[in-house]
Amino acid sequence: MVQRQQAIEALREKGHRLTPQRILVLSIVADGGGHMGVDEIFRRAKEAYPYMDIATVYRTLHLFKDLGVVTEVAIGDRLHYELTDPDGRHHHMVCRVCNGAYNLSPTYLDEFRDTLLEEFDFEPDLEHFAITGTCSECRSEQPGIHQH
Amino acid sequence: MVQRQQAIEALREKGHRLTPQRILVLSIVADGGGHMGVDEIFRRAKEAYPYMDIATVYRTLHLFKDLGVVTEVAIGDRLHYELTDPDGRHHHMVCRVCNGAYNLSPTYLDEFRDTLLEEFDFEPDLEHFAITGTCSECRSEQPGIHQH
DNA sequence: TACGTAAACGCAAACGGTTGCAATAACCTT
DNA sequence: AAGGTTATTGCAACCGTTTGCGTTTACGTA
Repeated sequence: MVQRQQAIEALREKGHRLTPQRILVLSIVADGGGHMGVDEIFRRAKEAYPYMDIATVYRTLHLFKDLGVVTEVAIGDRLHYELTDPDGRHHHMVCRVCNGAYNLSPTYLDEFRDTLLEEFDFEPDLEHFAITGTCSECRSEQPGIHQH
Repeated sequence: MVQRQQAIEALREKGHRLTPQRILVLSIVADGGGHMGVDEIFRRAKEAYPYMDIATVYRTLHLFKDLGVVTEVAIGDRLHYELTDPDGRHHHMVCRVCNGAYNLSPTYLDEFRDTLLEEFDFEPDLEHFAITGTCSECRSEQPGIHQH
Protein backbone atom coordinates (compact mmCIF):
# COMPACT_ATOMS: atom_id res chain seq x y z
CA MET A 1 0.00 0.00 0.00
CA VAL A 2 2.61 2.50 1.11
CA GLN A 3 4.74 1.27 -1.79
CA ARG A 4 2.01 2.13 -4.26
CA GLN A 5 1.91 5.74 -3.06
CA GLN A 6 5.70 6.01 -3.36
CA ALA A 7 5.55 4.66 -6.87
CA ILE A 8 2.90 7.19 -7.87
CA GLU A 9 4.97 9.99 -6.44
CA ALA A 10 8.05 8.76 -8.29
CA LEU A 11 6.05 9.02 -11.52
CA ARG A 12 4.84 12.57 -10.93
CA GLU A 13 8.18 13.82 -9.70
CA LYS A 14 9.81 12.91 -12.99
CA GLY A 15 6.95 14.43 -14.99
CA HIS A 16 5.35 11.17 -16.08
CA ARG A 17 1.61 10.87 -16.33
CA LEU A 18 -0.56 8.76 -14.09
CA THR A 19 -2.63 6.61 -16.42
CA PRO A 20 -5.09 3.85 -15.55
CA GLN A 21 -2.88 1.39 -17.42
CA ARG A 22 0.12 2.21 -15.25
CA ILE A 23 -1.90 1.93 -12.05
CA LEU A 24 -3.23 -1.43 -13.21
CA VAL A 25 0.21 -2.88 -13.99
CA LEU A 26 1.57 -1.59 -10.71
CA SER A 27 -1.16 -3.19 -8.63
CA ILE A 28 -0.85 -6.48 -10.48
CA VAL A 29 2.87 -6.66 -9.78
CA ALA A 30 2.32 -5.55 -6.19
CA ASP A 31 -0.39 -8.17 -5.59
CA GLY A 32 1.61 -10.88 -7.30
CA GLY A 33 3.85 -11.49 -4.34
CA GLY A 34 7.06 -12.78 -5.89
CA HIS A 35 8.41 -12.14 -9.36
CA MET A 36 6.00 -12.43 -12.27
CA GLY A 37 6.54 -13.14 -15.95
CA VAL A 38 5.35 -10.58 -18.49
CA ASP A 39 2.84 -13.04 -19.91
CA GLU A 40 1.04 -13.39 -16.60
CA ILE A 41 1.09 -9.65 -15.93
CA PHE A 42 -0.43 -9.10 -19.37
CA ARG A 43 -3.03 -11.83 -18.91
CA ARG A 44 -4.26 -10.33 -15.65
CA ALA A 45 -4.19 -6.80 -17.03
CA LYS A 46 -6.26 -7.78 -20.06
CA GLU A 47 -8.73 -9.51 -17.77
CA ALA A 48 -9.28 -6.25 -15.91
CA TYR A 49 -9.12 -4.01 -19.01
CA PRO A 50 -9.59 -5.79 -22.33
CA TYR A 51 -8.08 -3.00 -24.46
CA MET A 52 -4.74 -3.41 -22.70
CA ASP A 53 -1.93 -3.89 -25.20
CA ILE A 54 1.19 -5.98 -24.64
CA ALA A 55 3.34 -3.07 -25.81
CA THR A 56 1.93 -0.91 -23.04
CA VAL A 57 2.79 -3.58 -20.50
CA TYR A 58 6.40 -3.71 -21.70
CA ARG A 59 6.73 0.07 -21.83
CA THR A 60 5.22 0.42 -18.36
CA LEU A 61 7.49 -2.22 -16.85
CA HIS A 62 10.57 -0.62 -18.41
CA LEU A 63 9.52 2.76 -17.04
CA PHE A 64 8.94 1.35 -13.55
CA LYS A 65 12.30 -0.32 -13.73
CA ASP A 66 14.03 2.95 -14.64
CA LEU A 67 12.25 4.65 -11.74
CA GLY A 68 13.37 1.90 -9.39
CA VAL A 69 9.78 0.92 -8.61
CA VAL A 70 10.13 -2.63 -9.91
CA THR A 71 13.15 -4.88 -10.17
CA GLU A 72 13.93 -6.93 -13.24
CA VAL A 73 15.04 -10.52 -12.73
CA ALA A 74 16.37 -12.61 -15.59
CA ILE A 75 15.14 -16.18 -15.22
CA GLY A 76 16.31 -18.41 -18.01
CA ASP A 77 15.94 -16.24 -21.08
CA ARG A 78 12.83 -14.45 -19.85
CA LEU A 79 12.55 -11.34 -17.71
CA HIS A 80 10.44 -11.33 -14.57
CA TYR A 81 9.40 -8.35 -12.47
CA GLU A 82 8.73 -7.73 -8.80
CA LEU A 83 8.30 -4.71 -6.55
CA THR A 84 11.72 -3.42 -5.58
CA ASP A 85 12.61 -4.81 -2.18
CA PRO A 86 12.58 -1.88 0.27
CA ASP A 87 14.60 -3.87 2.80
CA GLY A 88 17.54 -3.93 0.46
CA ARG A 89 18.83 -5.68 -2.60
CA HIS A 90 18.80 -9.38 -3.04
CA HIS A 91 19.64 -11.74 -5.84
CA HIS A 92 17.90 -14.90 -6.95
CA MET A 93 18.92 -18.47 -7.29
CA VAL A 94 16.58 -20.42 -9.55
CA CYS A 95 16.63 -24.21 -9.74
CA ARG A 96 16.52 -25.40 -13.32
CA VAL A 97 14.93 -28.69 -12.31
CA CYS A 98 12.01 -27.55 -10.12
CA ASN A 99 12.08 -23.84 -11.08
CA GLY A 100 12.03 -22.91 -7.42
CA ALA A 101 13.42 -19.47 -6.61
CA TYR A 102 15.51 -18.57 -3.60
CA ASN A 103 16.70 -15.19 -2.46
CA LEU A 104 20.39 -14.56 -2.00
CA SER A 105 21.93 -11.80 0.06
CA PRO A 106 24.24 -9.53 -1.96
CA THR A 107 27.12 -10.22 0.40
CA TYR A 108 28.25 -13.22 -1.59
CA LEU A 109 28.37 -11.37 -4.87
CA ASP A 110 30.00 -8.32 -3.34
CA GLU A 111 33.11 -10.31 -2.58
CA PHE A 112 33.33 -11.39 -6.20
CA ARG A 113 32.73 -7.84 -7.38
CA ASP A 114 35.50 -6.49 -5.18
CA THR A 115 37.92 -9.02 -6.61
CA LEU A 116 37.15 -7.97 -10.19
CA LEU A 117 37.59 -4.33 -9.29
CA GLU A 118 40.93 -4.93 -7.60
CA GLU A 119 42.38 -7.33 -10.14
CA PHE A 120 41.08 -5.89 -13.40
CA ASP A 121 39.69 -2.48 -12.51
CA PHE A 122 36.45 -3.78 -14.06
CA GLU A 123 33.18 -2.83 -12.42
CA PRO A 124 30.60 -5.58 -13.03
CA ASP A 125 26.83 -5.02 -13.17
CA LEU A 126 25.68 -7.63 -10.72
CA GLU A 127 22.58 -5.86 -9.44
CA HIS A 128 19.76 -7.80 -10.94
CA PHE A 129 20.40 -11.19 -12.29
CA ALA A 130 19.45 -14.69 -11.33
CA ILE A 131 21.87 -17.53 -10.91
CA THR A 132 20.46 -20.72 -12.33
CA GLY A 133 21.59 -24.02 -10.91
CA THR A 134 20.30 -27.08 -9.14
CA CYS A 135 18.90 -26.84 -5.64
CA SER A 136 19.67 -29.16 -2.77
CA GLU A 137 16.45 -31.15 -3.05
CA CYS A 138 16.65 -31.75 -6.80
CA ARG A 139 20.31 -32.68 -6.66
CA SER A 140 19.67 -35.37 -4.06
CA GLU A 141 16.76 -36.73 -6.11
CA GLN A 142 18.82 -37.08 -9.29
CA PRO A 143 22.32 -37.95 -8.09
CA GLY A 144 23.25 -39.27 -11.53
CA ILE A 145 23.02 -35.88 -13.18
CA HIS A 146 26.15 -33.78 -13.02
CA GLN A 147 27.35 -30.81 -14.95
CA HIS A 148 30.94 -30.78 -16.10
CA MET B 1 42.68 -27.39 -37.98
CA VAL B 2 43.05 -30.14 -35.43
CA GLN B 3 39.96 -28.74 -33.75
CA ARG B 4 37.96 -29.17 -36.91
CA GLN B 5 38.81 -32.89 -37.04
CA GLN B 6 37.81 -33.32 -33.40
CA ALA B 7 34.52 -31.58 -34.07
CA ILE B 8 33.78 -33.85 -37.03
CA GLU B 9 34.54 -36.90 -34.96
CA ALA B 10 32.29 -35.64 -32.18
CA LEU B 11 29.48 -35.46 -34.74
CA ARG B 12 29.93 -38.96 -36.08
CA GLU B 13 30.40 -40.54 -32.66
CA LYS B 14 26.97 -39.38 -31.60
CA GLY B 15 25.39 -40.49 -34.86
CA HIS B 16 24.93 -37.05 -36.38
CA ARG B 17 25.41 -36.52 -40.10
CA LEU B 18 28.19 -34.57 -41.66
CA THR B 19 26.49 -32.08 -43.95
CA PRO B 20 28.08 -29.29 -46.00
CA GLN B 21 26.07 -26.76 -44.00
CA ARG B 22 27.55 -27.99 -40.72
CA ILE B 23 31.07 -27.95 -42.10
CA LEU B 24 30.52 -24.41 -43.36
CA VAL B 25 29.25 -23.08 -40.04
CA LEU B 26 32.09 -24.79 -38.23
CA SER B 27 34.78 -23.27 -40.40
CA ILE B 28 33.22 -19.82 -40.19
CA VAL B 29 33.24 -19.93 -36.41
CA ALA B 30 36.76 -21.39 -36.41
CA ASP B 31 38.09 -18.71 -38.75
CA GLY B 32 36.30 -15.94 -36.90
CA GLY B 33 38.85 -15.78 -34.12
CA GLY B 34 36.86 -14.50 -31.15
CA HIS B 35 33.15 -14.85 -30.50
CA MET B 36 30.77 -14.10 -33.37
CA GLY B 37 27.16 -13.04 -33.44
CA VAL B 38 24.63 -15.24 -35.25
CA ASP B 39 23.93 -12.51 -37.81
CA GLU B 40 27.55 -12.42 -38.93
CA ILE B 41 27.84 -16.20 -39.04
CA PHE B 42 24.70 -16.30 -41.18
CA ARG B 43 25.90 -13.51 -43.46
CA ARG B 44 29.18 -15.27 -44.19
CA ALA B 45 27.47 -18.63 -44.63
CA LYS B 46 24.99 -17.22 -47.12
CA GLU B 47 27.85 -15.61 -49.01
CA ALA B 48 29.46 -19.02 -49.46
CA TYR B 49 26.21 -20.92 -50.01
CA PRO B 50 23.21 -18.76 -50.95
CA TYR B 51 20.57 -21.38 -50.04
CA MET B 52 21.72 -21.37 -46.43
CA ASP B 53 18.81 -20.77 -44.08
CA ILE B 54 18.98 -18.90 -40.78
CA ALA B 55 17.12 -21.77 -39.07
CA THR B 56 19.88 -24.15 -40.10
CA VAL B 57 22.48 -21.82 -38.61
CA TYR B 58 20.65 -21.74 -35.30
CA ARG B 59 20.09 -25.50 -35.26
CA THR B 60 23.73 -26.14 -36.13
CA LEU B 61 25.04 -23.81 -33.45
CA HIS B 62 22.81 -25.41 -30.83
CA LEU B 63 24.00 -28.85 -31.86
CA PHE B 64 27.65 -27.79 -31.70
CA LYS B 65 27.02 -26.29 -28.31
CA ASP B 66 25.52 -29.54 -27.02
CA LEU B 67 28.52 -31.43 -28.38
CA GLY B 68 30.87 -29.01 -26.66
CA VAL B 69 32.38 -27.93 -29.98
CA VAL B 70 31.38 -24.30 -29.60
CA THR B 71 30.78 -22.20 -26.51
CA GLU B 72 27.82 -19.90 -26.15
CA VAL B 73 28.48 -16.47 -24.71
CA ALA B 74 25.63 -14.14 -23.75
CA ILE B 75 26.56 -10.58 -24.64
CA GLY B 76 23.85 -8.12 -23.80
CA ASP B 77 20.70 -9.92 -24.90
CA ARG B 78 22.30 -11.68 -27.86
CA LEU B 79 24.15 -14.96 -27.96
CA HIS B 80 27.61 -15.18 -29.49
CA TYR B 81 29.56 -18.31 -30.36
CA GLU B 82 33.21 -19.28 -30.40
CA LEU B 83 35.19 -22.50 -30.67
CA THR B 84 35.41 -24.06 -27.24
CA ASP B 85 38.73 -23.12 -25.68
CA PRO B 86 40.86 -26.30 -25.56
CA ASP B 87 43.19 -24.73 -22.99
CA GLY B 88 40.38 -24.60 -20.48
CA ARG B 89 37.27 -22.70 -19.67
CA HIS B 90 37.12 -18.98 -19.45
CA HIS B 91 34.42 -16.44 -18.87
CA HIS B 92 33.91 -13.06 -20.45
CA MET B 93 33.69 -9.57 -19.14
CA VAL B 94 32.01 -7.23 -21.60
CA CYS B 95 32.11 -3.46 -21.21
CA ARG B 96 28.68 -1.94 -21.77
CA VAL B 97 30.21 1.36 -22.85
CA CYS B 98 32.75 0.28 -25.48
CA ASN B 99 31.50 -3.31 -25.94
CA GLY B 100 35.04 -4.57 -25.50
CA ALA B 101 35.32 -8.18 -24.35
CA TYR B 102 37.88 -9.56 -21.90
CA ASN B 103 38.52 -13.11 -20.90
CA LEU B 104 38.28 -14.10 -17.28
CA SER B 105 39.81 -17.16 -15.70
CA PRO B 106 37.27 -19.41 -13.97
CA THR B 107 39.20 -19.23 -10.70
CA TYR B 108 37.32 -16.15 -9.60
CA LEU B 109 33.91 -17.67 -10.14
CA ASP B 110 34.92 -20.99 -8.62
CA GLU B 111 35.35 -19.34 -5.24
CA PHE B 112 31.86 -17.94 -5.46
CA ARG B 113 30.50 -21.30 -6.56
CA ASP B 114 32.11 -23.07 -3.63
CA THR B 115 30.53 -20.63 -1.22
CA LEU B 116 27.04 -21.25 -2.62
CA LEU B 117 27.56 -24.99 -2.39
CA GLU B 118 28.73 -24.83 1.21
CA GLU B 119 26.20 -22.32 2.48
CA PHE B 120 23.07 -23.32 0.57
CA ASP B 121 23.89 -26.68 -0.99
CA PHE B 122 23.00 -24.97 -4.30
CA GLU B 123 25.05 -25.80 -7.37
CA PRO B 124 25.11 -22.81 -9.72
CA ASP B 125 25.52 -23.05 -13.50
CA LEU B 126 28.34 -20.62 -14.04
CA GLU B 127 29.91 -22.25 -17.05
CA HIS B 128 29.14 -19.93 -19.88
CA PHE B 129 27.95 -16.48 -19.17
CA ALA B 130 29.33 -13.01 -19.62
CA ILE B 131 29.54 -10.42 -16.91
CA THR B 132 28.64 -7.00 -18.19
CA GLY B 133 30.11 -3.97 -16.55
CA THR B 134 32.30 -0.99 -17.21
CA CYS B 135 35.95 -1.43 -18.06
CA SER B 136 38.84 0.52 -16.65
CA GLU B 137 39.24 2.80 -19.64
CA CYS B 138 35.58 3.73 -20.00
CA ARG B 139 35.20 4.33 -16.29
CA SER B 140 38.07 6.80 -16.25
CA GLU B 141 36.70 8.57 -19.33
CA GLN B 142 33.27 9.12 -17.80
CA PRO B 143 33.95 9.63 -14.09
CA GLY B 144 30.52 11.20 -13.60
CA ILE B 145 28.66 8.01 -14.39
CA HIS B 146 28.19 5.64 -11.48
CA GLN B 147 25.89 2.78 -10.83
CA HIS B 148 24.33 2.53 -7.40
C1' DT C 1 26.93 -49.24 -56.73
C1' DA C 2 22.06 -48.89 -55.80
C1' DC C 3 18.47 -48.75 -52.15
C1' DG C 4 15.98 -47.61 -47.99
C1' DT C 5 15.59 -45.01 -43.85
C1' DA C 6 15.74 -41.43 -40.94
C1' DA C 7 18.25 -37.17 -40.06
C1' DA C 8 18.69 -32.71 -41.74
C1' DC C 9 17.31 -29.28 -44.78
C1' DG C 10 14.63 -25.00 -46.65
C1' DC C 11 10.54 -22.73 -46.23
C1' DA C 12 6.93 -20.50 -43.91
C1' DA C 13 4.45 -19.59 -39.92
C1' DA C 14 4.71 -18.57 -35.12
C1' DC C 15 6.74 -16.72 -30.98
C1' DG C 16 8.31 -13.02 -27.51
C1' DG C 17 9.69 -8.54 -27.56
C1' DT C 18 10.35 -3.70 -29.73
C1' DT C 19 9.31 0.35 -32.52
C1' DG C 20 6.83 3.92 -35.61
C1' DC C 21 2.86 6.35 -35.99
C1' DA C 22 -1.65 8.45 -35.81
C1' DA C 23 -5.28 8.98 -32.33
C1' DT C 24 -6.26 9.73 -27.56
C1' DA C 25 -6.21 11.67 -23.06
C1' DA C 26 -3.59 13.49 -18.81
C1' DC C 27 -2.26 17.59 -17.08
C1' DC C 28 -1.01 22.60 -17.13
C1' DT C 29 -2.69 27.18 -17.99
C1' DT C 30 -6.10 30.43 -18.16
C1' DA D 1 -14.52 24.61 -16.48
C1' DA D 2 -12.48 24.85 -21.28
C1' DG D 3 -8.48 24.62 -24.38
C1' DG D 4 -3.80 23.54 -25.82
C1' DT D 5 0.26 20.78 -25.43
C1' DT D 6 2.49 16.69 -25.54
C1' DA D 7 3.11 12.17 -23.18
C1' DT D 8 0.95 7.90 -23.71
C1' DT D 9 -1.83 4.69 -25.88
C1' DG D 10 -3.42 0.91 -29.29
C1' DC D 11 -2.41 -0.86 -33.47
C1' DA D 12 0.39 -2.84 -36.86
C1' DA D 13 4.69 -3.79 -38.67
C1' DC D 14 9.00 -5.36 -37.58
C1' DC D 15 13.10 -7.90 -35.47
C1' DG D 16 15.65 -12.05 -33.85
C1' DT D 17 14.76 -16.71 -32.79
C1' DT D 18 12.12 -21.15 -32.76
C1' DT D 19 9.08 -24.70 -34.57
C1' DG D 20 6.22 -27.66 -37.86
C1' DC D 21 6.25 -29.79 -42.02
C1' DG D 22 7.08 -31.73 -46.55
C1' DT D 23 11.27 -32.57 -49.34
C1' DT D 24 15.97 -33.72 -49.79
C1' DT D 25 20.14 -36.16 -48.80
C1' DA D 26 23.76 -38.54 -45.89
C1' DC D 27 24.94 -42.88 -44.77
C1' DG D 28 24.40 -47.99 -43.43
C1' DT D 29 23.28 -52.22 -45.80
C1' DA D 30 23.02 -55.36 -49.48
